[in-house]
Amino acid sequence: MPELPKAYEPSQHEDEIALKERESGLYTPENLPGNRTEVFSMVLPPPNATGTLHMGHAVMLAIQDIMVRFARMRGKKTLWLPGTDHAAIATQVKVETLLMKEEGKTRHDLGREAFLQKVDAFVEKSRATIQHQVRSMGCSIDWTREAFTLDEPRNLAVRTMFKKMYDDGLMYRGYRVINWDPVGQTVISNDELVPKERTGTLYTFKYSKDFPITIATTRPETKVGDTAVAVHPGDERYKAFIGKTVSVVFAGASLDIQVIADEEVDPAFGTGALGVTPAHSVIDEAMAKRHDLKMIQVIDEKARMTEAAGSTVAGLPVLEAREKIVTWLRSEGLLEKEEETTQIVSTAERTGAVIEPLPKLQWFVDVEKAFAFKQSAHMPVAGLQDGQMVTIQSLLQHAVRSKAVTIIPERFEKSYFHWVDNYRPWCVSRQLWYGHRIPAWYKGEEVYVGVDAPEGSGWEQDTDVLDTWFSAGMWTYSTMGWPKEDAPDLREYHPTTMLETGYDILPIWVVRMIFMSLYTLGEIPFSYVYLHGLVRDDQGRKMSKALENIIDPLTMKQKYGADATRLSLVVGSTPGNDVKLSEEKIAGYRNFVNKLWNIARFVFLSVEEVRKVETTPTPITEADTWILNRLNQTITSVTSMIDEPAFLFSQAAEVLRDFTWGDFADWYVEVAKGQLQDEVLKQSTEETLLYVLQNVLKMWHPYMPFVTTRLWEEFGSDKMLLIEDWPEVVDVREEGSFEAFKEIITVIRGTRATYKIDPVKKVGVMIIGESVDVLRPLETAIRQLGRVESVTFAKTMERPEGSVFLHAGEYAVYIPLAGVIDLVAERARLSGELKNVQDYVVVLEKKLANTGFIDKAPVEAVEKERGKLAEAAAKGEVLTQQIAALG
RNA sequence: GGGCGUAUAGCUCAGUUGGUUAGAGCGCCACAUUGACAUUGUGGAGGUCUCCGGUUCGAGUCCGGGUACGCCCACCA
Repeated sequence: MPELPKAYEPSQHEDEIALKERESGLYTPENLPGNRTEVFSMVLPPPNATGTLHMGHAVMLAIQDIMVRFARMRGKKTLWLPGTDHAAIATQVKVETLLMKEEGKTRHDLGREAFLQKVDAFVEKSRATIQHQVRSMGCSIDWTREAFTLDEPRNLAVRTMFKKMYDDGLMYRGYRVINWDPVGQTVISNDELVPKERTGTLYTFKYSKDFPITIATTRPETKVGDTAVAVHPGDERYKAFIGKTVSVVFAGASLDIQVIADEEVDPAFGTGALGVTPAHSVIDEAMAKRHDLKMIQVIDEKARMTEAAGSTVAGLPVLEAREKIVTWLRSEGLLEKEEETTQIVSTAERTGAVIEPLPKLQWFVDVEKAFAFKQSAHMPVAGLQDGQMVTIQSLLQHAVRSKAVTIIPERFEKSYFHWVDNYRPWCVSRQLWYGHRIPAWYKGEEVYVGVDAPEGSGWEQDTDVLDTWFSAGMWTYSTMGWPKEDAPDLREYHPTTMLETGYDILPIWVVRMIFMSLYTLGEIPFSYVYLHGLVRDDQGRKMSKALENIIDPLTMKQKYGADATRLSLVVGSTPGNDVKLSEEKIAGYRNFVNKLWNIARFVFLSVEEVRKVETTPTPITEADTWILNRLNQTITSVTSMIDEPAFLFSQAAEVLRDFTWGDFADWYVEVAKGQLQDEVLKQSTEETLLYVLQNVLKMWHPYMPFVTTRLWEEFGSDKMLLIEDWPEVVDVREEGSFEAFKEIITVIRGTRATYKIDPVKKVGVMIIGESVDVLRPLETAIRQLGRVESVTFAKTMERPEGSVFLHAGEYAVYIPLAGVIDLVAERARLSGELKNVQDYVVVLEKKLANTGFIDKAPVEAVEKERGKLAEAAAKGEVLTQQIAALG
């Protein structure tokens, strides 16, 4: 076997390891060895099929791969299912931009079919890129199940779903005010809006001279569509007019203005009266609905005034119409006031156009319509009865309130409820070409909704497509064979265990997945939602091309390795909080990867034969016992931290790093160098080194699959590390006293004498120095550590039983360690026992009674503790005799 | 305007249900280093835990309020 080089070079191993793992077929759960009954399943939030992977994806992939590899090693039937999202609007806009740049054409020049072919070609290329990138990060994901939100099986699922919702009355076609993008010529969902602040003018005026109420608006041009004036029911100023209808001619439009009373009106704002424009304001529309008002559309899809707007402004763009109306108001003497205000206008995320609220015939999902809940036979939801009347909204509330779905971190439950409690109808139709075409056909006034086109001629399919989140919302089960109710994957892997995603899409995506699964299958889509944060630069700014602060995961992988890149994204970050990333941070983890490499290298070079050690070695020395105990402690805490319901990936890695670097490398390996020289200790030391290393590699594997797998190869095992069993705590031994050795050695190091440890005899430590002058200060230092009974010097010592480190001609010191050992053990034991006042007093008492400890602690600290006790005693909270015992 | 979050060492952040003298990594300083690892080791300096009040024997942790910053939602017309 060729010797390992001094430094780990990721690029020389990563591709090969990734390939080997993938070709092993073990990413597919059915191929995993053993009889696995417990299932862990998770779908990959599908990246948009438009571009390349960024650090945000890398975080997601790293965390998810940790979960998956851990579950697999823990013996679970583990599925991680990949795919990509067609991202309807994002993709279409991107291809349109390219088309314009490269060929100078619009999509209309090509026509629907030809354009869609172009999009497909683009998406195909993009998907291949993403696939390659996901692989290169070391993701152990089941490619045999790869899905795409717009492929044939998903399209069937979408059509089926749409029809089901239509049949249940949850999907309806309605004439409602929506956000219209006059540039993109499409409806925009709330999620695609970008609010922008700008200054506008608030005009205060009357519709006509004899109209009794003055109103205010920033959009006078919409006032030609008004059908009412709303006032607060308690507003004394207007009480007399409520219920009256006044006919006016306003800028050439004949209006019948009804005065209505509505709680929503703020009497303190403006004039306390609101002109109601039902067709061009979502709020006014709701008000109009409550009061059964007429809706007059005065603005069209091109943001021009319609015929209904009256002769003065018909046909004008809205801004020109506004000026014209203001001029008219002035000339008529109706304008009372003009004031500058800052207002928030919604703009379209993709096109930047100012959104025009318009009434349009659209498809909506009704979130408040009651329907009979159909409970899953396979995985029923606790707290719900089969046939119980529910709404989408009530299901969403139930899922999280009942803890059927747990959101991590918990605080995001607040934003979840904030969202679902105010859930509004979801407009799902989009005037795009790219996406799932709405499975509705029209013939005159007739509407047909079905999975397939209706029989007969004359039917025309709806030209719109569905919001991309509609198909994304079905992702957990559309990928598992639904609508086939008995599809094997659906039965085996749904509900999934976990959904891991960014907190920014909790409302857009997670909420929809939850209700769609509950509605369709009668089961939750996942038990846990783990939300990671956004990746920002080292100054906390979003990464963007403009700022030139993008850190590309693939460049980092090439430079520092995939393992270091993964660690840098996981360690030091907590769920729901943003991650600040810098190249130095990644370089730091590269150092750690290399440290692990060298620890292994040392072990492999030191032992006679590199072999797997299956059973826990029998410890001989204090150091052996200590490191095995520390290993057991580490296994226990790392396991419980990674496992549900904790999911503390960062903390687990820190515990593991401290053990690997601080305990194993810095202490045990150092001691082992001595032990390996001793014939009696050689074998057990080798076994311990190998055993600890093996377990360390296993525990690091979910975090750093590449370097651990490469090192594991040195053991010559047929079994890949990927499917090795996760370490288990075998037995917990008697506490060792190695901590005491460490304390002493630390003091000795401070004096710059050379030292060696007697690893066998518990009686002491030998200090070997060149002269007694060097050793004298040591004696003092060591005595301060505890109740040291005696310190002995000798120029030449007779070799103590079991000792190996005496050198003739040198001086040595022996120190009985009993006192120090007791002290350390006591301190460790006590630290976890503080529960109430009494315990505290008992601890204090022991602490104070322990002279060694008192010697160590500063006088003030001891006095402080005594003071606290006295104070407590004064309040009668503690036993006076305990105080007395302290003197 | 409503909601949520964050504030701990020079920097990036941990700190589970309140509990011994508040931690880590990086950076800095000193020393060591032909040694598995100059991608190393040891030690050190550095914190009124944002501020004010409260509960408690005890608060970084719980409660109330203030300040600063960030995010989400919202067409006060």
